[in-house]
Amino acid sequence: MAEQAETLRRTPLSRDRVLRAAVALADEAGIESLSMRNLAQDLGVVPMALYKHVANKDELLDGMIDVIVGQIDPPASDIHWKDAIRRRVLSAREVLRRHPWAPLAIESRTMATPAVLAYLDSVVATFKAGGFSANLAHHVMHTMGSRVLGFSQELFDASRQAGRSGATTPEPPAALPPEFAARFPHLAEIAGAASHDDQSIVGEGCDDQFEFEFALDLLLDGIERLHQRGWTSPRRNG
Amino acid sequence: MAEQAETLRRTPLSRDRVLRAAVALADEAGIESLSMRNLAQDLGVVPMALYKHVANKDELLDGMIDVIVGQIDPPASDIHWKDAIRRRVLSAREVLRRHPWAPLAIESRTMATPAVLAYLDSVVATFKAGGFSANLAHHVMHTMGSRVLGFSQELFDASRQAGRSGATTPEPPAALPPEFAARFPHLAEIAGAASHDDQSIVGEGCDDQFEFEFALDLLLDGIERLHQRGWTSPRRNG
DNA sequence: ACCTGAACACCGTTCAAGT
DNA sequence: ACCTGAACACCGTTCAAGT
Repeated sequence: MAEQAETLRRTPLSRDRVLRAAVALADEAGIESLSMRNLAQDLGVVPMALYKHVANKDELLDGMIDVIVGQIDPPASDIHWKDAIRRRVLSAREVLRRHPWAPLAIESRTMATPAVLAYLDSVVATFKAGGFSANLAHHVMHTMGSRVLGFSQELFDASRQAGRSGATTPEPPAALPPEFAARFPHLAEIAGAASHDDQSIVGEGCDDQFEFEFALDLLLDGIERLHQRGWTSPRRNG
Repeated sequence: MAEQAETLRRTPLSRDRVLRAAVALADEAGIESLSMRNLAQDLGVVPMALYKHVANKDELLDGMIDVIVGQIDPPASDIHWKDAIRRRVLSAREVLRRHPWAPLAIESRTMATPAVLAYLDSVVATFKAGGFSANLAHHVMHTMGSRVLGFSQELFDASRQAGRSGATTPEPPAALPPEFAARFPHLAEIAGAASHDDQSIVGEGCDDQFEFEFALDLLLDGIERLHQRGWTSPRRNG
């Protein structure tokens, strides 16, 4: 560990090394631990040295996102658009699962990094190759939203808290306290009424992957129906 | 203005005044300007005085979210579940539109504030009243995700940038630079191919409201179809 | 010309001293 | 007992002094 750090210290700094070290730091210690100062220390370098490879912290975050989005599988060709999109999105999801801080980082950026644009462009290309009009493809991209990048913001997300700190054992959420059931009876009722691993008996967590695919397929089915119907949005004001 | 500040200074501090002042500060100056120190100054109070009404900044943010979610219309009764959900979500969207910082704040919290839970509980109640099984209601709530609160993370969101700073004129995004069209031809193609206000001739923005309702209706239609079909998720391991 | 220590202008929060 | 100024441990980034 210290030896590795020593080796790294001798390697000359580069934008790529800075970005990869930043991703590693965020993965291991959580995004809230990613400061220019901490990152510099990890690299065995004085904080100001980073500013030669990265204009400021915002650009650092953009670069980190590009590193991650670049890991998503390239599009499969010669298969039906629906399956191609599905695989691509699930590949993106796998990548993002290794970087739990990424969704929030992506959402907080104003979005324009080249790697993200290239990815989105290729997704649009898949729709177009499947015979979609530009108009429908436009609305469909909006509809997919962040789901096209393999994540969606869950409202009751226990995993995010785990992903923040070291994230050793993804311990199942504690059983619902009785006061919860009293105040929010409908939430309590549906809490356990789902497909899930039944390893834990009482406070079972949700199967995130199942929920994601459920929603993804619901969207893709709806999109397919509109496509077959030749749907087009009304043009406003001519 | 200074007079109003003077009046406020005499009013004794309360948790409610702190929260409302925080929301106002975030609305006017952007969430990045919301610091305990700035908030205290707005209230004509020493920073440490806030800590009697709010344990720390995280609790302040939770409280701000509760203030906002509390403004969403109560559920309509005696109408079809689909219309009831639709109206509720669009009401939430209207509320959030007045507080552009809220979506990101909501997503960054670990989520458990009472007002949000109460809202979600009442949404579930609407589904149940419409005849949904607990199982389907569970998956449907996951599928709606943050959209149930009236927002969804757009990947190419020009409005967020405007909402950050003072947000005077929501100026339309600049026309696509020619290099953009060359590098991302498919994105360029769909950029203008949508329903939108055609006030601007070249760089037209998207109609956020249309895109939101498009996606919402796509989801609700899919959900209705599953409901009518009596769909239930397979139970794993019995 | 390059590198970097010190400094600046901020944070959230603790703590002890003042009333 | 309450209130609050000063202080602590951080930030990102500027800038000027050192090589």
